[in-house]
Amino acid sequence: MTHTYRTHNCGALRKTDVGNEVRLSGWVHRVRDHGGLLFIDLRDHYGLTQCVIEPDAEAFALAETVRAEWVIRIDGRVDKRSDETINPQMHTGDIEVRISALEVLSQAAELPLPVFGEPDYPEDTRLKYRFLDLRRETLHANIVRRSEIISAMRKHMVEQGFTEYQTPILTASSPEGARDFLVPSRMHPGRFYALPQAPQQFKQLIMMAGFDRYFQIAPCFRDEDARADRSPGEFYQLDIEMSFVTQDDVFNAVEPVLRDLFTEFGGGKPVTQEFPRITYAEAMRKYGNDKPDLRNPIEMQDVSRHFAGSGFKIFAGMLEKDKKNRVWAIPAKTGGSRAFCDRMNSWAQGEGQPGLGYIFFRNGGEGAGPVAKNIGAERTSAIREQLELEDGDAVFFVAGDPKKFAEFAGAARTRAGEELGLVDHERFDFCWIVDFPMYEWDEDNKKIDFSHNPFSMPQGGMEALESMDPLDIKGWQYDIVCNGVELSSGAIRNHKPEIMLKAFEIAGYGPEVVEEKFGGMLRAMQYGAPPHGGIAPGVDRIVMLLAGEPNIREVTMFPMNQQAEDLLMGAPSNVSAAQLRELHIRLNLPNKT
RNA sequence: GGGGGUGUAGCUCAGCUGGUUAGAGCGCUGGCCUGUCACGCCAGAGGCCGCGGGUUCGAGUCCCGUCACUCCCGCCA
Repeated sequence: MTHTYRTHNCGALRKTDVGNEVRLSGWVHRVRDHGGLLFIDLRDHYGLTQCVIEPDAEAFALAETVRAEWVIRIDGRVDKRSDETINPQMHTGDIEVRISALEVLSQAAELPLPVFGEPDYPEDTRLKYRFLDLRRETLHANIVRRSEIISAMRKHMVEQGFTEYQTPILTASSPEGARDFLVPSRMHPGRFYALPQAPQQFKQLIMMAGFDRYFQIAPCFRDEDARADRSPGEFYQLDIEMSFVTQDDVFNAVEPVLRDLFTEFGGGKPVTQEFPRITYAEAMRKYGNDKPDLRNPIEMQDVSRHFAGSGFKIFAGMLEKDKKNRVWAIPAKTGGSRAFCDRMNSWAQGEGQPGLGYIFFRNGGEGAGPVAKNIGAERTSAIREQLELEDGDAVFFVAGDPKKFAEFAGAARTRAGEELGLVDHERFDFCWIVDFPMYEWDEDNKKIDFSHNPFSMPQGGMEALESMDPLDIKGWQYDIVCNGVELSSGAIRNHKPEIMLKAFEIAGYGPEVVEEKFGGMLRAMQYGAPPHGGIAPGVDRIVMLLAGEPNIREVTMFPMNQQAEDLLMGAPSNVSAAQLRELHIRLNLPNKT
């Protein structure tokens, strides 16, 4: 007895099936009507099969009526294609199915979004008709790949002795960090749950509860504005926590997982075998960025000494005025043309900078450009020597307080590398960024605040907190960066209540605040907390990198738009007065003019 | 919250210094076509030029405002 819908899927048939009677069901991908001969490419999740029918066939009249994306079932015989008509680009290209019977299972209205050929369509149309968008080959494959990657993550984690535990979705609002999504409590009028920004406290409590080596593909919710690489609202982390570990133990557990994942799913692109460890300070100095793209070979250098007391009065004056001020050089191999340097300069001005000083080296090795003229041949060649530049290269200069210009210098480095084609896009370059500062100066509130995670262990422990300038204290905090994308953040946690209280005190939070906001965790620390630490690689960003997509919505099945709306489901939506009443909520909407 | 970009047919886009009836390709509909696989050929339908106001004899085009989408900044412990 033949199955109601299919004996094979649309990607299954091969030469070896020739002669067999088969039944296929799927979507009409494409119709090619030659009048006397009609081709239907039938598509399902598994593939595409060419089906053919001629006018003398009983089902021909019906076959002529089918349109793109109708769902049909066909019966037919598998025929070998003649040599000239074999299509080597299709898995099923050696055969075709000669239709003997056809049933329309479901019709499709005229498409607001064509599936075949996947032409570019506006994103709001794609989101509103996501079910059609998801039929398209690229997105469909991305989503399948995402699933495979997550499967592999689980497999690697379990193999390394980790166990997956679930943590609550409805939890308490936490005072630090991002804006929470709130869920009103029906049973407790005026009180709210919050969706977790990450299972941070839970995973630490799991360690304190005596479990070890936890992981979870954890949903995280933050009510912050979207970016290309950041969904509004929700995203997933491969959340990891381990007990009795040092930073090295965490690195040794996580590094192979990512390396193997990228090797397996990275399409053959080379993957960093041993992730270099770069301190935060070094990353800022060399790359002007705490998530450097190491595929870009440019490394910045301090060249202040060549400008001190030089004829280039602007820089010389800055160096004189404040000894914090420095001059950094951005060497640009192959950038030695006036056209390129001018382009960089006007880009810098477009960024709101006064400009970008440069020297470029033409044939004969003489440095050209206004800076070279001002500092003279000797200093110019000293700079050239320090940076190991050759004829045809250029160098750009940024001066002032590095704290203020580092970010711009980093952007200039990125731009020069991209414009000159120095960045090798066919690689996955990983690194660890370590030794993040524990605190930073909050200019808005004129106070010291946590720069990263308030639960991190400060390097040097209690002694450091008591004796050092807070801004000099480093935390056991680390990031994993790949190709300029921050993939993970983690830390060795603080497991001692007295250090926690002191750390918060430095950031201006008294013990009563800690008790109120983190009472559960503080209590857990007082009853035997193991030293522990962990990390949380961003699943969406990993998939994005592996799929080679610049946008997180291309690896998300049902994403929201930038305004945090789900155009398919219509979220967020209005709710009934009765629902609000039950939740003891009265709306107080902003006036819209 | 702020800044940039975009907005003309279902889609991608053209439309000059303001000047008759706003175009092309794809898609759609109909017709023809027996070997296509981005099938081909012919014909046709399809437009509040995002919306509102202003300047002008005259606005797709210039000005102001507004809305939508997107990218970025802020934000994201």
